[in-house]
Amino acid sequence: MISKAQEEYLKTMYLLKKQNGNIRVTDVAFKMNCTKPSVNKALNILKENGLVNYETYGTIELTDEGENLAKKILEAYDIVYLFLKDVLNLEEEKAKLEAEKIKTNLSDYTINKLARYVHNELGLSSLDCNYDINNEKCRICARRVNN
Amino acid sequence: MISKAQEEYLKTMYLLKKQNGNIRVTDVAFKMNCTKPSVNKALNILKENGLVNYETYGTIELTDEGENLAKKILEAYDIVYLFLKDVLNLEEEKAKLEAEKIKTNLSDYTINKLARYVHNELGLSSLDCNYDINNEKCRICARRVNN
DNA sequence: GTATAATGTTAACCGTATTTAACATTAAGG
DNA sequence: CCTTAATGTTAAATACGGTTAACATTATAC
Repeated sequence: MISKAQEEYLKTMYLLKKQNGNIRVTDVAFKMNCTKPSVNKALNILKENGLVNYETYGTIELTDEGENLAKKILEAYDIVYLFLKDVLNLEEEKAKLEAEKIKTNLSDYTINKLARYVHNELGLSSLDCNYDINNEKCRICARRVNN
Repeated sequence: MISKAQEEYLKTMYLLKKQNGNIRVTDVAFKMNCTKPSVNKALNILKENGLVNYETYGTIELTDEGENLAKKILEAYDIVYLFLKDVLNLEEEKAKLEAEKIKTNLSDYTINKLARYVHNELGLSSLDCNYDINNEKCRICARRVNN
């Protein structure tokens, strides 16, 4: 099990890959507002845990396991974000900030409960919504559809 | 600003004072499942931050500032707990555990929003409920009543 | 009142997550 | 190509939260 700090690095790498097509130490550091050596250390820890493939000075890729974990982390983020924004009616930026703070803390069980609650509250009979979060579909729903 | 870890110590001390009438290193350590030296360190940090009064081998008391902060931390806990237990219908023990994880993360603004939402959902027209949480009234309401 | 048990403190250490400074490698432009 | 700029890596240092082991103080019991 990796720490929450490392999960953050993993999540950021996943998003960068999707956004830019590649993962660079400099970009991760910029996004996470930290230094390159911090990213480098994270990289080694994530590699040791089989979550990324990478060799020194080489390209960085998430393994399947790493990608799945990143998705799970992001799902938790999505559902908390939706709750804050559309149930509590927090302003978008505030909702993003607050969701950031909570995400990796809640158990899967609770996130699931919250997902169901939010989707219900928003009048979506199943978990099959079309919510747009940071230009992506709600990952909870995306998962549902894929399963 | 003290860290979340230190806020936990403060919160525990506040509760012990209320419960036992005094605050002892051993009791804090027991409640927080840590060692006495950890409590001792926290004590010094809290003292430096003006949140507790204490001299070596002396009695421990929260300052007014410390007490106010402890109350604020507990209010956040209460409201998240109520939400998890009675809105999401999490089992009591699970709700406690999960509330523990979130509490110090959310901003005052969000906690307030959540408080209003929860009280509304539970059919309480104002924030004047009689919720019983760990043998105490909901601290959000208690505050309201006192104001 | 003194021996002993309980409690509290200190010092030295560990692990994690950071940083800065220096260095190595790779990429890009002329 | 080869120089230089950008990028990536390493090593050493700092900060924080915690531990164990040893010690000091206080409280309790006889």
